[in-house]
Amino acid sequence: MEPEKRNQMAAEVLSNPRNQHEEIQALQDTLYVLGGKWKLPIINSICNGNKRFRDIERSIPGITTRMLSKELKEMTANQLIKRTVIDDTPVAIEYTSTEYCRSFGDIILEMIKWGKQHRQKLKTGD
Amino acid sequence: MEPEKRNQMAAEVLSNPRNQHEEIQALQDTLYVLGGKWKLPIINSICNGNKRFRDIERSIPGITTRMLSKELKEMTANQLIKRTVIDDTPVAIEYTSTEYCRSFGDIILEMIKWGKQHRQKLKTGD
DNA sequence: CAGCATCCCAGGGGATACTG
DNA sequence: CAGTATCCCCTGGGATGCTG
Repeated sequence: MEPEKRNQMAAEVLSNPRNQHEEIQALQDTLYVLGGKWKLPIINSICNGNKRFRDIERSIPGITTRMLSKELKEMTANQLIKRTVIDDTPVAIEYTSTEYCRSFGDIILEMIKWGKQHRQKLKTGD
Repeated sequence: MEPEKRNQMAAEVLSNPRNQHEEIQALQDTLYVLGGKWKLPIINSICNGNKRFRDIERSIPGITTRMLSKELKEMTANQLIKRTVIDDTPVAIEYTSTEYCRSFGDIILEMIKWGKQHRQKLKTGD
């Protein structure tokens, strides 16, 4: 397809209020699931291989045990992560990512990309 | 480069605490800029061509004039959007996106994509 | 139309201390 | 280590009504 025609189609898609509404709805759904300051950093940390409570905590600047505890509980309930009790002595707890959790990978990647570019811009002088 | 070597490198990058820290920092920076329920939907709406206050308001389910007003003001101050007064009679106001604003495009796209897949999954039965 | 002013509140989130 | 428990605060955000 010629680029011109493609642009025309894109314009039609965007100008269709039905589609716009669907997209904004999808966006708000995602925002709802990821609401709050901590879910994405936690997902990122666990996907990066951090399994232990302390490790996750240390890997996220600013988070408190309280918030981490609350979020981990909620995210476990929502099947975002898996909590495993390892019956060693002493008992160890491990948090691991689920497929559902990893489905946020692209979003996180884009946000990291944006954040890095942002820093770069600040350094090079606005 | 062979895929194997690439994976090895990716593993090294991830296992390097220095990089992990940088990434989580970038992620948190982005989260900070986009904090709250409304900034992304507003950016999306304006990038979709909505210019007038009422149009933007109508395009975002659930938003109140108060929040829209507050966010628009803040986002204008932060150069995220441009506010133009058109000296017609009656006077009209137009909000338009800036380059900075459009730099969130990929993030929004990914979130819309996720939201749509999510809905799809719910429909087909978890 | 494009907002501002008020009132009000839940709950997100911080600090700190404590437990098995 | 892996959390709970309290206390407390702030502010994001809703509802409603009013103005130029």
